[in-house]
Amino acid sequence: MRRDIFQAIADPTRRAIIALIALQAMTPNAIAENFHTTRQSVSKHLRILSECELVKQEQQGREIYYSLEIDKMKEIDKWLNQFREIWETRFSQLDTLLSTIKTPKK
Amino acid sequence: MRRDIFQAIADPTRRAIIALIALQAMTPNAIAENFHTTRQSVSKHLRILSECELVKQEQQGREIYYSLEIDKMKEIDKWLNQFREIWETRFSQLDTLLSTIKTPKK
DNA sequence: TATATTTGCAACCGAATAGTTTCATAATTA
DNA sequence: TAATTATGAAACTATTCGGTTGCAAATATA
Repeated sequence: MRRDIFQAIADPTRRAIIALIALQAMTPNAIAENFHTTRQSVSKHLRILSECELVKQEQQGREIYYSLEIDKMKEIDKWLNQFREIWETRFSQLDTLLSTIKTPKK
Repeated sequence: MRRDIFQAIADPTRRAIIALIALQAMTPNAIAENFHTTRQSVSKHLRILSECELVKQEQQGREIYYSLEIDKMKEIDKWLNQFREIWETRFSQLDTLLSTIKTPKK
């Protein structure tokens, strides 16, 4: 059973859940109200998100509030870094090219 | 058939392929040599990556060179932006807290 | 032209995935 | 205490996924 952050964000419902609880902690019931799916299905998504430590939970009476472990999201950013270097280089090359073109011939 | 960039990068082999061809265009055969899998399996991965426009191909005789569409990678970065705002806020809050602690009491 | 090389695609298989239904547990409320 | 509410987990299903094997097409080479 593969369980990493990239597999976790592959599902569109999970991405929506992540975006939702990024702003404020929510209970599974409250989260489910935002989607066309059952509470149980949301519960399963939350379990997957918990397993890769993307969310944390806080029990309050019989309710459980789920919120995003924002630090974990940085791992995606970190993976992107290797490509960021490339696209910034390409951009600056394009930039150089454009400014060369714009330079009026004397 | 779901086919978006997030589903594309969910697979570790595909992430490795992406990293590989980010540096230089490569043929399917050459790519496959880097993994413990068959050429056909790599071919399937390349098809998935092509379908969501993450790679482009250039035919050269009977060989096909695959390379990364680096711009497409920015979509992940764009999705991360909504969270970046949050984690930067948290960081600056922590920063403020730390500097408050460090401030010598008069 | 005959052979070898590079490649994509279809068929198949076992495992994983997302979702539903049902049930058990724990906390709250009447 | 009895009923209600909030939740997780188990069992089941249809679909998708990643991989392999086998084959066909196109290009290059002998």
